[in-house]
Parts: sequence; structure tokens; C-alpha cells
Amino acid sequence: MVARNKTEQIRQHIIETTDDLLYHKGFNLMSFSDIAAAADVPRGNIYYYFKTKDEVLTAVIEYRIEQMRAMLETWNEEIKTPLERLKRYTNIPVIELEDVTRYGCPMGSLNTELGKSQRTLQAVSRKQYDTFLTWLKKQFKELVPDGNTKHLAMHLLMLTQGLAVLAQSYQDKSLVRREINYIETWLDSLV
Amino acid sequence: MVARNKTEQIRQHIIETTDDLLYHKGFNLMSFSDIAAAADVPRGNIYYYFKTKDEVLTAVIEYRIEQMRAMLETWNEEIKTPLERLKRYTNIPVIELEDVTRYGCPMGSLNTELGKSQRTLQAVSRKQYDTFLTWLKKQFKELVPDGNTKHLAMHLLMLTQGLAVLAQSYQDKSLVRREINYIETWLDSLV
DNA sequence: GTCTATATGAAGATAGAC
DNA sequence: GTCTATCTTCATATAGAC
Repeated sequence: MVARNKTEQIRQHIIETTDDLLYHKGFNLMSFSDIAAAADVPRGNIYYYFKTKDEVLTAVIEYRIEQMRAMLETWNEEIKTPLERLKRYTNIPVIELEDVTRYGCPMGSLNTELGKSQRTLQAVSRKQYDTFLTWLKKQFKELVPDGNTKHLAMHLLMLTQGLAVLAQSYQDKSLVRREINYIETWLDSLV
Repeated sequence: MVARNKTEQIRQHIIETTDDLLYHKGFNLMSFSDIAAAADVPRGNIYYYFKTKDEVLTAVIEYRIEQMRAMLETWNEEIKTPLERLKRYTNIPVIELEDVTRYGCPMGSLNTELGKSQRTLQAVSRKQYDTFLTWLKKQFKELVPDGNTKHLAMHLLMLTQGLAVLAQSYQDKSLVRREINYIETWLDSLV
């Protein structure tokens, strides 16, 4: 989605700065004041672009999913084998090591927060998982045609989520590297 | 810790009702009004027992850890082999299936929430993990004396955390059962 | 010790001047 | 379209009557 006029540009700018803010503070501790300050837009103006905080969240999730799809599309083109593609996915926490050990997984931490008592919003957030899962299933289907691709995709996602939770809790980078190695070994064993 | 006088009894009662509340709503969405209502204590009275919300949290975590220690002590006495003890731990999510699929892991979800921008409180919450990890290390030490018990304990904890995150996100009970089976197979393979 | 009333601040959201 | 001033609500926290 390309921002056309000025309103669209500012709206897009708010979405992009709020993306980080949401990751760093979580949804419930992220206020409109925070959003306005981060985007450098006057406090009351945010309401011209978004009616409610829920609407901001939805827009940010949509933006994230667009980014993810573009990334996965690039991987599809540039990485030739499903095994290497799965390893590329697996290595996200290593590449994002600083952020993962500090703030956890952007998808997982948000889902966990919203799942308690904001399930409508959690359903929105969960679409991030869905996007990855669909792609992961395709890769597993290519890698092990006879396997249960749904379970395999879920399993891999689960491993990365558990690792992100503990990596953040203990600020432990070596745990990330170690567990990612295990996952790669497991992927190799499937071929 | 046994509640002696009436003040101690009420304080203890507040802690126990807040334990569930914290699990179901999370820390930042749990208000003093919620706490007072759940414990059936007049709103302002809570401040007679706890000066701040942080203090309530600390008391609840201490209570949880007491409970955990008692539970682990019972397991030590009643379950004879380290393998069976580790499987007993592993099966917590199956036994707590309704809660885990609805609210996630009480330790993990709290750690994730507090880890964003309340790291002092997160350090308090993390002691829950520490308590389990210490016990898990002991069991692995007995099971595989030559293994890296610290890594094994972390790995097992990580698996249960990942499973809780996804189980809650998708409200998926079969995922819990399936993944617990994998973990048990893995434990068996270590012997 | 117990409870009510209230102070204080920050949140989400809105009205309306420019 | 842009921004300020403000409304309302609800949060944590306190003062002080009983």
C-alpha cells in the first residue's frame, strides 16, 4: 500500500513509528500520547487519522503482515530449497538477537498480552502467526511430502516462540544460538 | 507461611484471590478495584494490607513459589524415578488444559508482559522460573549425569513455554497433547 | 482496624477554533 | 486539514472519620 496524498503519508508514518512502540511497550501500556510523541504529531491529531486505539492496532498489524508477505516473497525467489528457506525462517531470532532478547517476539508477546481479556484484538494479532504458518506449511510440504505439514509448521513455530519467551526472560543470547542450532539439526533430520 | 491473626488472614485471602486475577487479566489490566472485588474487601482497605500494586505482585509471586516448592517436595517424595518426575512436570499443561489454552502459562505470560518496560518486576516474576529450573536441573543430573543439566532444564522449560503460547493463541487442546507426547518421547530417548 | 470520601493524575476520546 | 482545550472516566493512592 503506497501512501498517495499527504494525509495518507502521515497516517503511514504514524503506523510505522507505532509498530516499534507497540513492540517495545506492549498494547496496554502504549498510550495515545506515546504514539503522538513517537510520530511527532500533535496529541489530538492522531484522532484525525484513527478513531480508536483498536484501529491503530489493526492498522499496525496489517502493515506488519504486508511486510511479512513481501519478505516471504523475496525468500521464495532468492532461496532455492525448502530446507534452506526453513532455516532462513529459523534464523530470524539470531538476526534479531538484540531485539528478541530484550523485547521477545513481536507476534508472541502481543498475542500473549491480548489473549488474556482482549480476544477480539488477539484474533487480529494472530493473523501474523497465520501468515507464517501458511508459508511454513508450504515449505514442509515440499520438504517432506508425506509428513503432517500442519503439525510440522506448528511445531517449528512453537519452538521459536518458546525460545523467544526464555531469551527475553533471561536476556540470554547464547540460549538463542544454542536452541537455533538444535532446530537446524532437527530440520536436517527430516530430509 | 501460616496466617496467624485476623490481619494476616485477610492479607493471605487477598493474595490467594489476586493470584487467579493476575493470571486471568495480567498485571497492567488488573486494578485495585478488581483486587478488592475479588477478595470481597472494601476498595480502600487494600491499602491497609499493601502499600502499592508492586507490593501485591511481590506477595503473590512469593505465595506462588511457596506453593511450587511444596508441590515439588511432594513429587520428590511420591515419585521414585527422575524420568517419572520430569514427566510429571511435563504433564502440567495437560492437567491444566482448560487454563493453559485459555490464559497461557501463569509464569510465562507474566514474564512476557513485565519484560517490556517493567524489568524490576519481571526479575521478581522470573523467580518462578528459577524455582522450576533448579528442580529440573536436579532431575536431569540424576537422569543423565554426563549431560549439560542446565541446558537440558532450559530446553525442557522452553518447550513448555512455546507450547503454552501457541495453545493459548489458537485455543488448541490437541496441540498441547501432541506436543507433550513429543516431549515425553524426547525424555525417554535421553535414558 | 475498618471504611468512606476524596485527591491527583493520566488515560481515551471529543468539540470546536483556526 | 490542523491543532488546542477540554470532557469523562478510571486508575493509584491518601486523609481522616468512625
